[in-house]
Amino acid sequence: MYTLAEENYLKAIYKLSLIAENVSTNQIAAELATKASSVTDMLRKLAEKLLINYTRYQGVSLTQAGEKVAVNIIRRHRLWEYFLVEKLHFKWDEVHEMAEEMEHISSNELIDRLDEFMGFPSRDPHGDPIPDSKGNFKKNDLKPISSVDVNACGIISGVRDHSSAFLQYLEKQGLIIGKKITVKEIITYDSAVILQMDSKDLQISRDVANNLLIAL
Amino acid sequence: MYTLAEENYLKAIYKLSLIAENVSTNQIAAELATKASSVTDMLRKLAEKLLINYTRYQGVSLTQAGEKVAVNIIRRHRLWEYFLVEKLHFKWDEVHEMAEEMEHISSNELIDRLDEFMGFPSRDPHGDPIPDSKGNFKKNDLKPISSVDVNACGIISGVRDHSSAFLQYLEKQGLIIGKKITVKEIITYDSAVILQMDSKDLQISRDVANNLLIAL
DNA sequence: TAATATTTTTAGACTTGTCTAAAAATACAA
DNA sequence: TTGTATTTTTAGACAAGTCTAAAAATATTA
Ligand SMILES: [Mn+2]
Ligand SMILES: [Mn+2]
Ligand SMILES: [Mn+2]
Ligand SMILES: [Mn+2]
Repeated sequence: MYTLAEENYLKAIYKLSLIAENVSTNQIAAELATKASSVTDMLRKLAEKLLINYTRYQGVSLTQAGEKVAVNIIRRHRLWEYFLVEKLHFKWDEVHEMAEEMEHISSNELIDRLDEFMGFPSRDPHGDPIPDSKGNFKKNDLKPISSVDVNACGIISGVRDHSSAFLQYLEKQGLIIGKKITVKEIITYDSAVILQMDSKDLQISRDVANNLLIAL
Repeated sequence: MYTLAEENYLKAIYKLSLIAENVSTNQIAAELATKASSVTDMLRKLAEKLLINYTRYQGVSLTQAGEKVAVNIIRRHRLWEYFLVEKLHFKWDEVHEMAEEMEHISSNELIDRLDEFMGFPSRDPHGDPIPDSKGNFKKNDLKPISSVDVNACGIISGVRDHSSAFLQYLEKQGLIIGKKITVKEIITYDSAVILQMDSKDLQISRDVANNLLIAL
């Protein structure tokens, strides 16, 4: 239906739209590690196909049709990640690149059967919600640890940084999804956070606190 | 590692090599539903990369390197087909097109884990042997029904035509893999074959007998 | 063996998606 | 508000893969 490049652009625009309403050419170029001029070319094509709203120099947003395509790609990505972790026993830091390829397998019947095979999981291995076959899913209501108050208590439920380096660090510290933690102290000097977990104390940096999400 | 187009050409050349040692430009063009001139262009690239032996006007054969790539693609194709039928409960006539896309997912670690997950199956849903992770597999020793003698008895074990139409016809007649049949009579006039199966008689045309394989 | 038919290759063009360099538009700041 | 910095678009080129039309090589047949 859509080319690999088109799908990747739509996904990138969708992701950037979660932060700011309107997405700029340079933001898309950075997200896809390409050049602004290439982005402009593709934006004209996507606008032509009514997948984005685009006026020169004004940035873009997805149309309803474009958003539907993007959400479907995200559904595929997250279901394949779930499959790789739950069925093939890959670690959560190993699956993203494979899913980047698998998300472009076009059959929706396949993805719906995969969903059923796995029991309709609601979140992927990184805590991100998986859209259902109609594209419905709850927006993430998780909060970065850096944004909660001292004495707050919650369950580790997601990450904002999906890099291997970060995920491996978390695993090593035992900071995995499902763990209950309490924020004991926030150091004013460098915004480091001291957590209590399994009745032990653990200090994490501001960067880590920013990228680790909890459900209160 | 290799582009989608390169992989598809190598697979096509491999398939045609099973029939005749040397493969012609026109044969490849027919197999891939493309034009001879396009094939020539690609043959130069593949020869450049040492994946095929090619001299102008003389046809091509795979090098060892090329054969290794081709067998690996076939391994992926057949394992995904097995997955789709055994785990996602697709019918054997529904899986080929999906597998055509999935065979290009590049991770070998993924395919090895998929293989393990399914218990290292030896044949795909159409009876074709699945190469192991080193590329070893038994060449098909199956015979078309049209080539065996009257009173021969065997197990339906594979097909030569993988089209939906043929597979659906077989299913409807109950001619599925694993069934035991006996060749009762071969009609001299049109080479139709009368089979005995489940102690009932069943007539199939020469075309069907040509494309249905049994293990004696 | 010479003429003809078929196959294969070359030449040149097109599409998709990318790039660099330069021009145009917009944003920011004195 | 005018000049400068930044962002975005345009212009032109390139690589991969495909096509049509024509030329070259090979095969067939009289
Ligand atoms: Mn991912
Ligand atoms: Mn994920
Ligand atoms: Mn197949
Ligand atoms: Mn098959």
